[in-house]
Amino acid sequence: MVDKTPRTTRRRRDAEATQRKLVVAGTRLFAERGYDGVALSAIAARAGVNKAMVSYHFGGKRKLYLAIVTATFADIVARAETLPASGRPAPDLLRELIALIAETATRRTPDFPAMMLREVLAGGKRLGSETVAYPLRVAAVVRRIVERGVREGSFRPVDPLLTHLSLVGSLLFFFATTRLRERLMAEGRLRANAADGASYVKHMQDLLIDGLAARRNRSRRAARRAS
Amino acid sequence: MVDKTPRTTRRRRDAEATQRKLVVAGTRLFAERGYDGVALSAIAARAGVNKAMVSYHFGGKRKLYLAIVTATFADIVARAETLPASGRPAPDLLRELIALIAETATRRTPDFPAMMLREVLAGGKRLGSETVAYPLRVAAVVRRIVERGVREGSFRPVDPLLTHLSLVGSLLFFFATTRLRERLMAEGRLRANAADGASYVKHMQDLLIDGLAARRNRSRRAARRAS
DNA sequence: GTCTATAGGCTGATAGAC
DNA sequence: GTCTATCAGCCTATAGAC
Repeated sequence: MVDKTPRTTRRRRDAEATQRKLVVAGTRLFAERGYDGVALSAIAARAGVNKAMVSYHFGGKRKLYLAIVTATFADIVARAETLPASGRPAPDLLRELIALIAETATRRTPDFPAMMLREVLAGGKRLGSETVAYPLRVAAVVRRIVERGVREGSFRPVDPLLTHLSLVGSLLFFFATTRLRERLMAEGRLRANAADGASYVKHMQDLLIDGLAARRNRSRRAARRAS
Repeated sequence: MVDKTPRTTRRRRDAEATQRKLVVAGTRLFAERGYDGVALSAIAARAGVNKAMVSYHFGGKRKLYLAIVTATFADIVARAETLPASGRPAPDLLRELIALIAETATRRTPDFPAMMLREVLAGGKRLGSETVAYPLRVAAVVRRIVERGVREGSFRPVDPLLTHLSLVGSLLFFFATTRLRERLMAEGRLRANAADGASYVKHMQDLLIDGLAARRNRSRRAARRAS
């Protein structure tokens, strides 16, 4: 069983494995406890490698963190941006965007919501101008969908940016708080039903579609407002 | 101009002033940078007092933090819980709850959204069982309002917990990200209009009321779903 | 009550052996 | 590439002077 792979190739493969393990461990820990809440020794221990490897491969804690955040954000933004290209009706696109974010948050990049919220709370202070732009790119996707819906007459004339904030905010919040809900349910303080991801996705889809829908008869509402 | 107040009284007043200054400075800094991101020296400097005062008056950094979080949460929860007692229609109560959270977040306790989000991201690990219960109490308020609306026929039969999560999540997100939006607007990367608190409150009120409203004619929707 | 001085622990980074 | 050993810096907490 002698490995006949050339030495340099083998080393490169090992190095990539080390980097991958550090990114995986760091993603989880940074999402859970935040940048300042995680020691390099904790990341190295979870990754099963030596903590000196962080400096060697990434050039320090901050650069490892930036690599992780950038990769995590790039994932979801790239997927979201493929959506509005299709010519489907705006309500369908909105439903799909919600499902896409949820799928990313539960399966593909489960630590994305927590990392995103933490960065946004920090005012993007740690991020470069390119990374700070990721939220703007998601906002642009929502804007295109909403504007199409208003044009088509399926949505009432609603502000795209405010719609983006309410949509993304509630989704990030829901998935970032999964751990807390699980704790409360385990302690018997929260009814365990109906708070799973699938139910919430459907809830948000219905809420948004109905809430943004063009109003058929504005009479009652208009009357109340005039009073 | 001799102060004739008894010495002990004067000292007590000074102590309270010191404590208040530490709480004010700590609230702001903890909200901005999180528990691990703030050094006691920074809080003391901002408060204009010596950092040894933290141990003397509060018994350490963690206890100062807990005092701040508890006070901040108690404020909004107490105000929210007065709402459903009034016999007004559910949609009105929902509008008022949204406005109340916004008012708290902008004027009365502007650091509440950030602190709340940070704690919830941490899974409530730092909090005692009493403090962790605060989100549950807000959820209970929303549940009572939603259940009343469903009973009255003004809301469709919607899950109160999911409604709570979408409502509170989007509001906390909006107000906790004000600083980031301001940065992006200052850099000219975000149109500066329409993203103020008042506009968002109105947006969320309309979105929720319309999105939860009992559907007058379900025919079109039901047909699409059956297909 | 407040301040200074300092103890003691932990963190991120790196030099050097392998 | 990886590991061990070590360092300087910053942190929280506290003893003791005022």
